[in-house]
Amino acid sequence: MAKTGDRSRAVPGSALALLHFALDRTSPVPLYYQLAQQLEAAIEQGALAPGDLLGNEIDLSTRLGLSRPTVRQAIQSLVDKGLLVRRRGVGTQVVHSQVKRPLELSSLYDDLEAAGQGPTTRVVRNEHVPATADVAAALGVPEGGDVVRLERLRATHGQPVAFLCNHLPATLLDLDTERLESTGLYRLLRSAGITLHSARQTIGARSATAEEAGLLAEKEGAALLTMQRTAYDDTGRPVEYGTHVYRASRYAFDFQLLVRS
Amino acid sequence: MAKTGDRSRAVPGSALALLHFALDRTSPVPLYYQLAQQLEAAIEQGALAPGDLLGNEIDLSTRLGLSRPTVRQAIQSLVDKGLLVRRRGVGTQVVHSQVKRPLELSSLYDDLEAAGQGPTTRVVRNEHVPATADVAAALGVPEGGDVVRLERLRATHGQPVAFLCNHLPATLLDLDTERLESTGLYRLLRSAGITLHSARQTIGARSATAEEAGLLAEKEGAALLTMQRTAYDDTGRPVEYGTHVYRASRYAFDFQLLVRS
DNA sequence: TAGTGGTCTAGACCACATT
DNA sequence: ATGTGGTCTAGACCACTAG
Repeated sequence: MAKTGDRSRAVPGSALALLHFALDRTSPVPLYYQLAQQLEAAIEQGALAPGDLLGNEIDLSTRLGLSRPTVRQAIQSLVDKGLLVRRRGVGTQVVHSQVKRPLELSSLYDDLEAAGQGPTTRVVRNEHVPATADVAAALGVPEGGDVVRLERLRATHGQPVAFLCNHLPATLLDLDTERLESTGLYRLLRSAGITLHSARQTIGARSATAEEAGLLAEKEGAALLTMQRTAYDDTGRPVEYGTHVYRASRYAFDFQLLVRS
Repeated sequence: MAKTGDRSRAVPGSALALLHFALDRTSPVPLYYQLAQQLEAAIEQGALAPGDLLGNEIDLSTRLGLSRPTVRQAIQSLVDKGLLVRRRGVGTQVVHSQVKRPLELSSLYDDLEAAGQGPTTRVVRNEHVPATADVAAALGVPEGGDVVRLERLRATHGQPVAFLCNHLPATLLDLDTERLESTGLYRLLRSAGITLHSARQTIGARSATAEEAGLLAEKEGAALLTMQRTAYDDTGRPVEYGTHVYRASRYAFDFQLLVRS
């Protein structure tokens, strides 16, 4: 209503008015991306509070010297991330939440890497083997074809956490055992120019066999978390098939889901 | 090279040329969405095979009588779904994969609903209780505040599968026990106008207690899958906090991840 | 009735990959 | 050198929400 109103309630559209955005047209970074990053920073730092309205897109674009589609692209990318909400006839506002960014969708990267101090990895096996039926099906290679079999034991704080068994197409890359012990498999793939794009996962549980119990310092019959994963690169080709076993007493999967309408 | 070349290899850009797309400008359905749906159908039905090129966006737009941004919007939505891949200087092609659409990102909807025949649900408890500390923290209500506590036992084929304990803000909606037994909680929320938007999940495992074993027809100490979830609506407000226990012998989580660059 | 986001157009120039 | 997608502009009209 009144332009100079009660300050105890935010004046709609004013939250952004005070902020300054620095756009560099000479930068190779796209303008919409620069704007999106600065908006995201403003939200994370609290300059834009949950529920704040952004003000309409037309004003915003003229104020920033951008076209409306460019501003929309920036806003849309944050909507996709779950940081903003658009409502027709109402406006765009900062999402009303505690969980700003609890966890990336990750879980494709070795989750242990982020969970506390540096994990250690011991490579138990790293050799070429003929593909068994399940491996062949997952990797899309003929049964009996040449694949790399990798077995690793991962630990943090001197305690074993997981036993990881992975299979990869033999032609994909050379897996150096030494580097595998100092970094994650996915980091290695990435540095070899392989960009992961999607993965199909199955998470379950079962009781530890005697052998697993020995490897993981658990008692036989203890509850274990299991995960099977097939990962694909950006062309949709399978690049990795993993069968992992985690100590349930020391590990859990933790992630955020976004519903796509 | 030659325009009329070897037919054993697909002529780039020709895959789409033979397809017909029916766009209805009088429909309230957006044009980019109509196009996206028909492209997706063509991919799923195999009219567009993995690796096929779509042909450049300019030609496509003129052929369809659409502007390039509109065509791009359609293509982009399929890229986001993981069905198409764009490569600058190369073109857009159908993703090279077996996994067309193995599973939705779902898992927000009651997963059991899709897994085989109709599951049955028995509501064990459905009452208002004061919020405990963990519930209060998850739902963003004061400790001791009024919340609804829901306990359900779910079964398929006459066998128990999971014990579900959920907490919801008391003011959110009325939970009719009868309807809860005939449908899922999330369907109920949706029909009450609450649109879920995101969720934070933790999946782990542990051994069954005596009580859990009794409920789920397992032996004490059997491996169980556990899941904790806080779900948020499209404004970011928490609407549900669940603590679920699944029989590992009869259930596993199965989903697909998309890496967002 | 006014204001918002949702959709759409018809151009333009650039960066990159292939030939 | 050519062709591709990536980005950007400056408008337009529509559908929905609010007061």
